[in-house]
Amino acid sequence: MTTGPRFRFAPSPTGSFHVGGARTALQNWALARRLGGTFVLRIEDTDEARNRPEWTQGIIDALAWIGISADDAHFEGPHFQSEYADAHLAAARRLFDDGHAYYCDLNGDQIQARAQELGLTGYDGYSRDRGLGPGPGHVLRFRVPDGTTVVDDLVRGEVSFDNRTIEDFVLVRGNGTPVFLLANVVDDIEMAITDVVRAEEHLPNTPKQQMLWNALGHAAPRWAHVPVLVNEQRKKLSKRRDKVALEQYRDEGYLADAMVNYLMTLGWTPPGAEAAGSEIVSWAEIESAFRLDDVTHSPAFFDVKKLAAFNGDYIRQMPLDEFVERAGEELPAEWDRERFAAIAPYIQERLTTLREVPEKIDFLFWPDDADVTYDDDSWAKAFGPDWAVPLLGDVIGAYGALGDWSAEALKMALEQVMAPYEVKLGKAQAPVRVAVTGRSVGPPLFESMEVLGRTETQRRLSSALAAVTQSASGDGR
RNA sequence: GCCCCCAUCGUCUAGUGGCCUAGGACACCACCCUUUCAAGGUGGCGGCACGGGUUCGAAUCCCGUUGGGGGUGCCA
Repeated sequence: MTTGPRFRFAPSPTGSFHVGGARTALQNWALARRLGGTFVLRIEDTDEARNRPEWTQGIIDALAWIGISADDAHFEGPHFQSEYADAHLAAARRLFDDGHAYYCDLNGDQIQARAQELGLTGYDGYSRDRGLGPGPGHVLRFRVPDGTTVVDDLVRGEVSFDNRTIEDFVLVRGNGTPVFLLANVVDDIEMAITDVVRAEEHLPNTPKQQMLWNALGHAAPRWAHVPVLVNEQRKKLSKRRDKVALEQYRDEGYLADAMVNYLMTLGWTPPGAEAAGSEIVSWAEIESAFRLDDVTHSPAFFDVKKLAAFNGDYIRQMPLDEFVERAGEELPAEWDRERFAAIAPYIQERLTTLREVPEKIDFLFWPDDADVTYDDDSWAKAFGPDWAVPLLGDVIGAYGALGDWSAEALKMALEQVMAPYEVKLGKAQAPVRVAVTGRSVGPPLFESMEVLGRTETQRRLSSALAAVTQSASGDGR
């Protein structure tokens, strides 16, 4: 039995896990760990989700990916609401018995008509003293007390609400089922939650929840409302128009560590980051330093470019063998792993995501004797200069005479060959590169040729020479 | 409509009344390095929304304006 604070993270399953949710989960997780508390995962039990267990599993998997494991968490789902359904109704009954709630038989149209007549915007408390009991079509409403409700928020300070601006809200529907607000509060009470850290969008509903906690005889938990994540239009990130699924970033080759690090820098800066000149920090540092007091108050734009920069950084930091293993997962099954391992060190520092690996080195895995597909622009640029063709011929000759087929030897041979043409290595390697890889950019050339092997390299060099000679002789392209 | 929140470079932020000639990161630009592309190094561009106060002194405190966002349901 832990005595520390109990944080809860309560996502609703929707088929994908929102990056904003991931950030909130991480903040709760960091706090729970540092304070020796408990991280309670409570997945909402909606009808839709009940028919799609994979949605719930998706949340668990996504959390596991960013280092929050159900084993360490207090896991309460799925079908959570049904588990506590009796408690919801019992609480409603208690509220009614204690006079904190009353029944009302007005329907939506009637409420609207009254509001219009009285010049109000919502429900006017018509049934407060009519002494109605439960019955078909009767909703249970909370009797909002006079006065002011002050929400003491750990990131925003005291926020006060005039209770006159809060109408007597519904607790139980006309069909006898409790609404989410009530269920949520009762669940929190049942699970002895002490700290609620969630997105700012919930702040306006907090006074209602706080009044419910109090009416049910409990002190409200500590509240903390962290800023929302927004898109470039400064609107809350939405599943419909923005790329928000954590799983998608995972599938695109982003690393969990980079994602976690980046997410935590939204609304918060690790202490020491400025002095270090870097915002790249380990989870251990984050966990020991994260404070709600230090969280920003304004919304943050989720910038994929910065995420990508973090990701590239993390990829470069990886030990080589780990990189080979993880990048290897992105490769087609038939690609030779040993060959990949040989070239891996040269592409590790040229990536922003793991997903980009295959396209950078595909030329090493084309079947032998396959025609090379040349990129038109690269070809034109490489063979534009008049020295290009003769140089390529010389290279083929020199490489044919080469004893040691190593990157070092290949480089030296080219340097010798290019000397009479008075061009620099940067220029001279271009036609060779295009001939061998089909493109003008790629991993280091000589290392690539070493890995490719003598036979295939020479074959590509020769067929490129044949192609360029043919086109120069007037056959067109 | 009503209520609530927010406001520092393009973006994320540091800043809690003098240390600010406003610092860092990402992006961008230039140069260096260089085997293309990256990476790395150096430098540069660029910001306290506006108007009033308070104070010897304001990015920092107060008020207002403007702008943005969120909430407001017998949805969750």
